Amino acid sequence: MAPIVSEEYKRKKKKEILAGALACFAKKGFQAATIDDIVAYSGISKGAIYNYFKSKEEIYLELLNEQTESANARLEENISMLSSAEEKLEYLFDLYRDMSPFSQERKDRITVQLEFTLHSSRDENLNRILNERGKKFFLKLITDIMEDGQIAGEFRPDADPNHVAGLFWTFMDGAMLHRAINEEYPYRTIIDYVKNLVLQDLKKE
Amino acid sequence: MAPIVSEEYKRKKKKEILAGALACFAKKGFQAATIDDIVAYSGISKGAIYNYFKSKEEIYLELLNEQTESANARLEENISMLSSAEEKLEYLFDLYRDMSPFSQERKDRITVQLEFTLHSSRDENLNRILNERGKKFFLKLITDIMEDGQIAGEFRPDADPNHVAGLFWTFMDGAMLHRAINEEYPYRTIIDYVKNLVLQDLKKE
Amino acid sequence: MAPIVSEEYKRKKKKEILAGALACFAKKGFQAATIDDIVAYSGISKGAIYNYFKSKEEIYLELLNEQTESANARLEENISMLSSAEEKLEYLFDLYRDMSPFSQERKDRITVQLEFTLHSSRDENLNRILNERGKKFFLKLITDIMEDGQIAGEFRPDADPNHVAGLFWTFMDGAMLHRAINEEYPYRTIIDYVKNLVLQDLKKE
Amino acid sequence: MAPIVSEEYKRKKKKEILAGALACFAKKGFQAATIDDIVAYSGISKGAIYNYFKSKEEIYLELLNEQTESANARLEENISMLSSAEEKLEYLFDLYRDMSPFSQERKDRITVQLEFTLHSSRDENLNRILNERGKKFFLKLITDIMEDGQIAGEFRPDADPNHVAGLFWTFMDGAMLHRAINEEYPYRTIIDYVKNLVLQDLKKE
DNA sequence: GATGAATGAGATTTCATTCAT
DNA sequence: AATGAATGAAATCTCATTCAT
Repeated sequence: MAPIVSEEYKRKKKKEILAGALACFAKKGFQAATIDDIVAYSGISKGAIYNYFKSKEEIYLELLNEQTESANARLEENISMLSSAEEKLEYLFDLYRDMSPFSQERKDRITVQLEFTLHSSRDENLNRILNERGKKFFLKLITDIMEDGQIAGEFRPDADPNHVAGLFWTFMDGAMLHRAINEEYPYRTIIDYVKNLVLQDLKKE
Repeated sequence: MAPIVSEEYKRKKKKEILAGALACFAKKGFQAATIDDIVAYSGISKGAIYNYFKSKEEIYLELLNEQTESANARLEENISMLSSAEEKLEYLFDLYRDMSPFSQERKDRITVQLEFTLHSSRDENLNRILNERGKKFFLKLITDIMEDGQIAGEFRPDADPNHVAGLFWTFMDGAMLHRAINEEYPYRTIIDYVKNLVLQDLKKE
Repeated sequence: MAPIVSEEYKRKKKKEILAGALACFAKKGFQAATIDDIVAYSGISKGAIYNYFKSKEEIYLELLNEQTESANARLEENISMLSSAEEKLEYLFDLYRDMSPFSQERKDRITVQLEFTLHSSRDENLNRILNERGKKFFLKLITDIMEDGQIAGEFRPDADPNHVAGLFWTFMDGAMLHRAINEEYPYRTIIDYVKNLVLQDLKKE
Repeated sequence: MAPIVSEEYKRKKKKEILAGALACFAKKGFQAATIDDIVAYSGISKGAIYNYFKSKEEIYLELLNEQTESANARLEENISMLSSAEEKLEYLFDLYRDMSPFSQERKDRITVQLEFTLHSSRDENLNRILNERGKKFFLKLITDIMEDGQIAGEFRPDADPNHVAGLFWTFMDGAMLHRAINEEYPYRTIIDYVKNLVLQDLKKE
């Protein structure tokens, strides 16, 4: 007999639960948000939620996964059509710059994302996975651009790609943090400032 | 009933409780840490804790206060003896750079501090207080240096002190975040890199 | 809606469900076994199970029925071909004795059977039914033999058939209980011991 | 500082909880009785119960312990003052015989005790412990008497003490089971019947 | 008739806070 | 003031039963 509901349906349902959970985590924080909150928010019954996820922890892990993956996919796609390394780097700065003005939803997402990251730092295993993924996806995104730029002679050859990559994400995480907690933080201007500092440095001979 | 113990005694007791609480929050996170954990860590009884603090929330707020204040006092004191703006700015960069290698305790403190900040972003009132304090203490620390440096002709006059200050703290928070979650993050090198970028930019004519 | 499947089919399906349920009850106990366990064991879907049984309780009652009936049918059939009362009584002792060594499945059945009996003692109605059935089937089995034996002069006439019957089942239930919970219990030897005591007593003049 | 409450107080409280739990288990069965039942029955709050016991399972284990221990203590004490082996054995039979007529409370206790025993058979570890304890306390009680009786020439020397002991408990458990589930079971008469069979057998030359 | 996803009452357990000693 | 036992609201999770497909 055919399965009662399609895989498609199940995927959609999972998405709905995750969306509701994310909204709740955003509004209250991961620990403070309760399953009942998620029920109220998503309109999906408690039992149903537990049909799709073994525990609240699992929901959190799945969200963690989902966020990194979708962020990464978005970034890689957008970059692939540009040709010069400088354009690519500039594009990344501009991409993050142009997120502002932040919608409440984006602010919430960022807050949750940062909370997730900090929370994960207490679980050795999780921490390792996140760091590996960070290295593989986010750092690599920049180091690849750097290496291309150095081969093409766009960037000075003695710049360490890893340090530039580290600087980029250090700075972006800091900027998003400040923007999330402070309405008046001059997010766009500061990103442009850093972009100029970095690009000028890389193009020095 | 007239107080039987001295103010001094009370202050000491509060300190002990706060120290235990910080350790718990660091190890487990604010929400996950229980009053019983604090009892276990501080060696002070549950009832006594409630004699000194109205609630777990209040302990958390007091810790928040304590941290910013002590950090700020430390910074201002250390800076006051330096004379040139460049030295002061460099000193600040070096101060944060030389925090590394992080002790477990410092890592814990930073994690908690960041969690506090994020958590606070959900409470409008708290958020306002934190931002004002940030402006008054941390941003001002840098803008004062910037203005001195510009008056003294050390820094180019068209640099916006607010932006430099914003950049500094954005970057430091980002760096501490990354260092807290990633053992292999090249914290010192990246701070030096940024220090050079910023100082060279400010000293440009 | 007119029934679409044969009675035969239905009976078979019910049997399958009951077999799965018995296995689950045996492994986990009646309360602890879930409908999902029965689904897993029987391979029959949850919905289908509820097509055949109104509730988990009903499954349990049906199993109870089934067990007593089949046990009784087996006993009566086997006994009917023997002629002397002594042979019959001896046959019953031997029948139970030769159940050992117990297969895991038989041990499970016995455990469940005993649990059922105890559980039933809390439901007045159920308790009455079980006791009546016990009297009608199990006690009667022995009292009939006793009476035949007394009429035939095999057994001493002043033995009370009811007491002998009571002793027999008291003892058998105790022996099965001990055997079910204790691998090392000398089941066969003890049954033989009791058989001899009882038969010698009955054959005394 | 002195402890807030005495050890005596704590012990008393634990006893109260256990008494309430036993009553609930007796009334509804171990699995079916809820913590809320125990709260309602004992008048002790849910939180307090969890201050004394880690889990419902632990309450059950403690009860199990308590029952065997107290039963054993009672038996040994009562027997120690008798001198001949025959008297002792007879005393044990009479002790169990004279439990009847059973109070509702005793019936409940017995039902729970048997349920516990059956339930424990599913946990290998627990099962081992119970069997060892059974061997050490209950079987030994009888085998010791038997050996004394054989040395003193009261009992025939070729009777196997282990088998007599097994028979005794097999029979007593069976009798209590039947008595617990059947009001009309001729408990006293059957025990006397068995007592006579056994004693006569043992005294045969 | 069969399926298994959905439901939600109810179970166990936790924990911030209170309060008698 | 200090203690830690008591409280009970609230959290997480389970599972018998229903019902749309």
